[in-house]
Amino acid sequence: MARMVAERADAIAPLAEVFREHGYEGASLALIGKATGLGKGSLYHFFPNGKEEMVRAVLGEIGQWFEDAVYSPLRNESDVNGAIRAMLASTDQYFRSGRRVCLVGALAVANTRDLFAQAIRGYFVAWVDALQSALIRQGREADQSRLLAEEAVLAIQGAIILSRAMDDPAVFQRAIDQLRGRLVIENDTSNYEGTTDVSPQNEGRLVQD
Amino acid sequence: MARMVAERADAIAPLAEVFREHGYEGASLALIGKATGLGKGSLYHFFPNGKEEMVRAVLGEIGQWFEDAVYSPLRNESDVNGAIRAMLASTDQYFRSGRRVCLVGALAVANTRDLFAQAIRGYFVAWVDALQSALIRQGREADQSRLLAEEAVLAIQGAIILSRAMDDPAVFQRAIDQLRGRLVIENDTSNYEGTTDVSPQNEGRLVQD
DNA sequence: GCGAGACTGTACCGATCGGTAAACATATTA
DNA sequence: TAATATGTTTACCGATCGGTACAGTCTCGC
Repeated sequence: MARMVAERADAIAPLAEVFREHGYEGASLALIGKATGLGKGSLYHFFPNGKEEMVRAVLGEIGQWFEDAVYSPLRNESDVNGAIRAMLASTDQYFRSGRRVCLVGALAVANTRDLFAQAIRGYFVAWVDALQSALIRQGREADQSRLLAEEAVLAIQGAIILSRAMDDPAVFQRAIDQLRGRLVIENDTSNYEGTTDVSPQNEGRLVQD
Repeated sequence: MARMVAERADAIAPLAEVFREHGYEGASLALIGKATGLGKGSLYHFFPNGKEEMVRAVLGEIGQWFEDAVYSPLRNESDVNGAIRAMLASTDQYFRSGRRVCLVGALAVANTRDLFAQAIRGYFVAWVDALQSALIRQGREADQSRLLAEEAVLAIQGAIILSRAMDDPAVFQRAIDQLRGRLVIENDTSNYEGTTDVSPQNEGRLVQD
């Protein structure tokens, strides 16, 4: 049952990291081997279709993680504001305040986009849809929710780029704080702590643009 | 005076395009040669330090274009709202509504970031600073202007990613429209046409978060 | 112990990589 | 026209690329 040998699943996290850091073309089999501790033989045993299959496995894992940690709560959690706050906190952690690249976003920009177009699109569509669902359950109009959800997802991607370009994680955190102020409706009495002060001055205003 | 031979300057636009489409590592000398119509010999004659120098030349050209077309008007134009609208229009055109990648943003995400860190940082710092200057001249507070400027630049980068991932330029245009509503203060009587209707409901409200 | 799969290390493949060298063509100047 | 600067072509270099082949090793059910 408990094998001594490495498992395919163990390779996925290092794979994700090496693709994040070097991109699809930049991640050579030498780098991949170093990152995973696996030789070419093992790599092609686990992923017979080479790098493409590795990336697909990584994208699947990423999608599953976001589904469980972010999308599903956004769609199903009864505490909508809590789910949104959790999304922002998870996002901040996951992307390490912009120090960590979003692999899906990076692939969307690279010329390899076509190869993984479906997975890339699915990742973002699921995110926007789930967030829109949460915003609608807040009482917002469907159209406004769509716009706002798009805006939020897009801002996170942009924040990664800008904070990396500036080499300043605070840029990312400011963007997250900004989003919290825009997405969360402050009509409850529960106290929470944000990373910076968010003045609750938009109580009751459901529509805001 | 009028040379028959190609000039270095003529190579920069094709170079920019090939780096945009394939990234730094993905743009092989074969692709570069095909894009520019120049052989390796000519390329290394114009750019003795190879690809790195080519990218630096491209970044310089890009920076100059944005300086003239965007940053300078933002800093100096007396019609501040006009300069901001012009920035949004230029940006929409330049990035072809998200169909065209931002090379600087792409480099900021790739592992080649360190090589061009200074140029990348300079590009974004200049943009944010220029936009902040315009927002301050609108009458906004300095801190709010900083936040808003960062948010706008970040949103443009994110919009490129999202619209490419969705394969839908409308995503980019919606983001631009959203930004216009947030950045432009509608207190003048001049009529203009946006790409979509922007309800002027924030008259006089200088601070908004 | 033994066969069967699962896994791994290594040698190897043709292609392509970025970059160099130098002969060659062209254009400008004296 | 001779000399020079400028640009171009071509052949070539060693290194590395992604991928394959396959012999070998390990672990397990029997």
